[in-house]
Amino acid sequence: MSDTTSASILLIDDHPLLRKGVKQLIELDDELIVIAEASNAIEGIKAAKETEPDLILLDLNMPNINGIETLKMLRDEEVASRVIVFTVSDNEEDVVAALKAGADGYLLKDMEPEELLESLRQAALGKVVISDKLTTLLAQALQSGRSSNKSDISSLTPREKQIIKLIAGGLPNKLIARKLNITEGTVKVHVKHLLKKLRLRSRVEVAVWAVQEGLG
Amino acid sequence: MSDTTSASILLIDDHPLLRKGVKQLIELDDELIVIAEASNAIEGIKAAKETEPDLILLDLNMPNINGIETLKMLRDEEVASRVIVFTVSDNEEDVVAALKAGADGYLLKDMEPEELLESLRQAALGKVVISDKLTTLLAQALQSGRSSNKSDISSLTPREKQIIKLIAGGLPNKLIARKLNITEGTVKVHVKHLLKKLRLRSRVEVAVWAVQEGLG
DNA sequence: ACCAAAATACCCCTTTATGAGTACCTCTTT
DNA sequence: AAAGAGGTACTCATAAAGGGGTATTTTGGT
Repeated sequence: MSDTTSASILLIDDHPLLRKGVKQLIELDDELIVIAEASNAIEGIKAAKETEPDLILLDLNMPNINGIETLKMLRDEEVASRVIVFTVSDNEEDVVAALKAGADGYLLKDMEPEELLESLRQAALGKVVISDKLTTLLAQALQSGRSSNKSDISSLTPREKQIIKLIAGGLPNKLIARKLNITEGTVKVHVKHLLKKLRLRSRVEVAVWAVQEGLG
Repeated sequence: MSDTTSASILLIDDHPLLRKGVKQLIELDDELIVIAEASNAIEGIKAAKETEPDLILLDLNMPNINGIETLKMLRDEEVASRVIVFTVSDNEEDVVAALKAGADGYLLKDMEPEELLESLRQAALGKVVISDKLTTLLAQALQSGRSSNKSDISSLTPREKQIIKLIAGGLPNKLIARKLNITEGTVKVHVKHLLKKLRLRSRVEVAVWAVQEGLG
């Protein structure tokens, strides 16, 4: 079984030796493969756009453009890859900033190799992975501060909220269009916009989110 | 606005005069169009498979094969159209039998024309439409008897339940495949089966149902 | 009158999802 | 041994969804 292709990974880190080590580690795992490397933000973004990896392992401490900025630039460039921040910093501000900027994971470089591989496998499956060491820290940050990383319904237009409820009702775009008396193409535009605003990846995620949020 | 195509309707009724009247009524409405007619079950099923209408208006009292049987045959033939039973019978058994057999609506022939059109428009949008007269009757039937019309999780295999939870987690088939270490094709097979068993029309409906059911 | 946001509609294209069919393998039950 | 259920893996096909872009119209506020 399993001829599913393995998850492709792009490494962005300014330390060649560390890249080499991580690459060797990763390639011990059949489910993971390093398809590109970069030593700075510019190269990294270029490589990300060219190779469209499943995952991007991103260092925070890089010269010129740091990891958070790189992350934002990747998002601006509409790179669809999941971005896992991989750094030595267990500083709360860094963690929170990375997650607020849309990181899909935050792993520390002092992890056990086997744990790192497991985390990457989980990340490739869509899970947000955070080093165990950071969970307590994160919980506190969320308690004290505003959550704010949650998808925010307030940024949505009335039409978008309306369409979310219909998606949560299970309706396909065609029926939403009929119901609202607009074309399917227009519905798609609204869906596209709301997916981006909510940082969600599909209408299924929208539906689940809406139901859990008590809409619909 | 609204160049969305109108909802197509197939009429199945053994009374030519009634078909004629209904057709004339329906064609007063821009959003609805009669694309085929049939005077018995066999013709009706044939027409349904050929024209794949959005809605099928189905009479219950027909010679040889009655409406309920016709409905079951339509389901067996994998006709995707929404089937609205349209009859004079306000008998509780008929209503319950029709809905248990998978009818998407149950309308009485003595409805006001304008109400009928409105009901058909709603049905085309995916709503289950029931004549107002029947709601009380239905409520009683549901209280006394078993609900049973609800999608039943007990008919699912363990693998299917597992996949439902993953769908409710927002995962696309590809990630589900990786997580379960099977091919995407196999995931699709499971999804296909579970959609049929649960009488749902898309993975979005599955996700919503699962979340509301407390799964995932 | 002007501006900006929202809504509409369309183009292009790629990726996902769904539906139907066949096939093979492994268990369990009869 | 035969039959059935469940799981896996294909094929081929169509439908739906998603992401990029441009452009027009509507609407509310200054």
